[in-house]
Amino acid sequence: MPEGHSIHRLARQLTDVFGGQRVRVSSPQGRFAAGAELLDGHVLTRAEAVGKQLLVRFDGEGAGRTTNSPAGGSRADDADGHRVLRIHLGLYGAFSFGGDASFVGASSIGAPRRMGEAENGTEVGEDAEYTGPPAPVGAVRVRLVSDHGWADLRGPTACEVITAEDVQALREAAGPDPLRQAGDDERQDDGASFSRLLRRRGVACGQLLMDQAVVSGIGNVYRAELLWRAGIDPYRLGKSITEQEAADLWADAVFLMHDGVRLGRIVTTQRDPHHPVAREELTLDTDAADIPDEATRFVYKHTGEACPHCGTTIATAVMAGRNLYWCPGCQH
DNA sequence: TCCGTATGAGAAG
DNA sequence: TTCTCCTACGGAT
Repeated sequence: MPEGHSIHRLARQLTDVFGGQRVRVSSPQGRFAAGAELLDGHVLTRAEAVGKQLLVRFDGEGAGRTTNSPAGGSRADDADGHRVLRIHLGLYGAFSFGGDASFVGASSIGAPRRMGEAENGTEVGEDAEYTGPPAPVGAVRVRLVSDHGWADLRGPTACEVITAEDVQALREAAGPDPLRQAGDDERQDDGASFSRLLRRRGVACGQLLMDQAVVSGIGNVYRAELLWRAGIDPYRLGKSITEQEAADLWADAVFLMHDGVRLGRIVTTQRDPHHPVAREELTLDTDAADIPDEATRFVYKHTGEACPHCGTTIATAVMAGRNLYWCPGCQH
């Protein structure tokens, strides 16, 4: 159940373990059978996150397969003959991985996590004597298999082979992504465009932070925690947010989400030495690797508890169909 | 066995 | 705003 940090991790992991390799693609469940056939036997070149969307790129040189797929009318490969698998995990889509030691060793995510500690979609299991993928369990939409390991995808909201035009449209529709900064090969996102998109609308800022056209990758947890850390009432309209507040929100999102990528889970109680937040005295300086789950956030799912900042009872309400958590006492 | 829940998003009304 | 889809899991029945 991912916010943007999970998708960036997954993209990195898929590239690490499958990049440059010819991959068998199948759909044990059957619902992606046609798409799997388009990709099967191609080389997986790299995976990339665009906000919460995962784009997995395959080259056009198949294992003797037809490159023209009349089914559906439109060609699925772009001008270079590349094909792109678009995955959106939705609320409960998840990947699981397994393979031999070299497969696990290639993973930037590393060894399997303890049960209960794993964030969906990022665990890697090392099979003692890898002889191929296990029999599929449950509804496996897509299975990727290389010589050294496998990946299963279950429950995605979206899973389809798309065109180069589709990819372009996706990029243009996506709001600035706090996880895409200078040094990435794509465009550099910054706080200025976020500020402009946030501050021009008369819509609750708590709703705008979840709007992927305003900012990419933020979900329900980061939404609640960012606003608490900033001391901003989620019901305040976007146009009432000051430039400074928008800049601070962006800086904090950059920090927290990068930390989410590093840790493999959302931890919002960390201190950013470069951009202190309003509740600086309450943030922690620890490494955060072993913090129990309930201590990794200030307000998300802390309904009824005392606000760590002012002692007011943490409230919950439904905003745009999602549970919102905030402190009515100190978020203004 | 059923029910509720979940870090999402698009369509319908 | 409400509904719908995608799936797994834990707890109640």
